[in-house]
Amino acid sequence: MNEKIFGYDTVEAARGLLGWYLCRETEEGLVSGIIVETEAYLSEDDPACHASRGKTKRNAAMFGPPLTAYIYFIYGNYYCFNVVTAPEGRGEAVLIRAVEPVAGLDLMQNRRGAGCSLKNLASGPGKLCQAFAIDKSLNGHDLRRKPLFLKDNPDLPLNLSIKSTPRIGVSAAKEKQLRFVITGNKFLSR
DNA sequence: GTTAAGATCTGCT
DNA sequence: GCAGATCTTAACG
Repeated sequence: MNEKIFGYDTVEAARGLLGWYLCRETEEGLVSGIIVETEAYLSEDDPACHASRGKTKRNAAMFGPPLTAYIYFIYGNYYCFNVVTAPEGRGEAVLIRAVEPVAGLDLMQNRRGAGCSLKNLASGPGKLCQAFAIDKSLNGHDLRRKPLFLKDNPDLPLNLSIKSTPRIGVSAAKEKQLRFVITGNKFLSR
């Protein structure tokens, strides 16, 4: 696996993660998808980042080494899944907002509810975590290992078109262009 | 101990 | 298109 994009700059890693596979193994089987939408949360000059007011019990995983999972619970119902990509101790992360389903479609459909359309399976942070059965027990997990891991995509086109936009759902630092999407992909959250 | 706000989704109008 | 559900976390008294 090409880990060169990690451990340096969070924005570069957020762009670099587009097109990668996210894989999840459970007793029920394997599900996987291609990452099509990410957001960067920085430690400096970024009030929207959970780590902007220092280290707490909740965001401790954000300060871990690269390829650590940071998972938190929000709005009483949903989890959000982040990848730590900065050097240990910085407190930055990349939020995975949407994936394009690849394997284990029936399993995702079961978890998300029968009759759920393909493009509605994982097109949003909360939906993604439901489809991949991601919860707090995976907080701090090493994403190089099972049962939840990342994999680069050797078939990724070199001319992949990436667009940056303002982040979604944040009230602070609205002007920052820290959301990255694969242009024209059908499985974006919007 | 209490309170206010949040990196969302779904269902109804 | 919009408001409500629902609960964990952190800040404050």
